[in-house]
Amino acid sequence: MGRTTNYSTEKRTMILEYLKAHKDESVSVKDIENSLNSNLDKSVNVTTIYRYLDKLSNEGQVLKHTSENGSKSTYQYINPDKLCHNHLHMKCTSCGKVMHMDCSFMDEFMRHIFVHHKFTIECKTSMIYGVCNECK
Amino acid sequence: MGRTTNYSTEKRTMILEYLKAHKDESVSVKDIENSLNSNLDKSVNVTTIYRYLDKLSNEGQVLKHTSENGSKSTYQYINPDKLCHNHLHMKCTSCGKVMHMDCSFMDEFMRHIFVHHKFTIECKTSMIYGVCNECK
DNA sequence: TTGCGTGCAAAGGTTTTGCATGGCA
DNA sequence: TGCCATGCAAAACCTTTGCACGCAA
Repeated sequence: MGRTTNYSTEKRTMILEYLKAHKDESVSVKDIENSLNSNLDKSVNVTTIYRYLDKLSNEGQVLKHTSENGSKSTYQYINPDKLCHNHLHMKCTSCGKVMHMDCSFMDEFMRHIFVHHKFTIECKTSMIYGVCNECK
Repeated sequence: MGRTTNYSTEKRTMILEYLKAHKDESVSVKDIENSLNSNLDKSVNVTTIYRYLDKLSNEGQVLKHTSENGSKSTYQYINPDKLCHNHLHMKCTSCGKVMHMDCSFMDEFMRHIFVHHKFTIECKTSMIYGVCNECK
C-alpha cells in the first residue's frame, strides 16, 4: 500500500476523471480510450492508459476485473474510504453497473464459506454477475 | 439446450476424457493441449479444442470462465446431474480446484441479494476466488 | 538535472475465422 | 453422399515491452 511518487500530469488527470465520473461502472480500456479521444486535440495513448490503470490498481484505487466472455479487463474507481477488500461486488451484465455488497450479511456469508466450505474468499478479484433491478 | 448433432470422434473423446479426469479443476486450453500432445502420435489442434469447448459450453456440459489476471479462459466439466446454474462456484487461485457451493445456505444468499440488493445472480458466469483449505 | 511519464512500434499471447481436406453416419 | 470435424495459416484482439523523447518536480 506504500504510496509511490505520483506525478500529476494532464493525461493522468483525464483518465482519473473519467474513472471518477464512472465510479458506478467497471470500464474497459477501450471505453476510456474512446471517450478521451473524442476530443481530437487531446488524445491519450492506450499504453498510457494501461500503465496508469496498472499503477492505480496496485495502489488499490481501482479494482481490476478480468471477466466475462471476452478477454477484456475492466477497471472501476473506488472511493478511498470504501473497504472493497471486505465485501463482494455484483456487476450487471446489461448496464455494467457494479454494486458493493457492503452489508452485515456479507460477514455472515464469509463466515459460512469459511466454516462449511473451508474456503477463504478474496473479494478483490471476485465478481458476481447478474442483472440489476433497472435492467430487468 | 437443444441437443445438436454430435459426432463421436477420436479427438473429441480425448478432449472430453481430459475434462472428465480434471472435473475438480477449471482448465485452460493450454492445459489440454499440453497434456494431449505429450502423446506425440496423437495430437489435437488448438482450434479443435477451442471449437469443441465452445460447443460443450453452449450445451452446458462445461462451465467457461474468463478470469484472473491473465486474459485466459478456463473450462470445467460438470456432471450432467449437477444443477450448476443454481449455485455459485469457488475457485482456489493456488491449485485451481473449483468447489460447488451447493448447500442450503446458497438459497438464503440468493434471496438476500434479490430482496436487499435487488439483483438477480447468474451463477453460470460468476466465480468467487480465494484459497482452499489445503493450500493455506 | 533527475527520474518518471508518454507515445510509437513491435512483440507476445489468446482466441477467432477462412478455406481446403478428412471422416463419421 | 452429405455434413460435420479437423488442421493449417492468417487475422483479430487485448496487453505488455523496449526505446527514445517529453515533462513535472
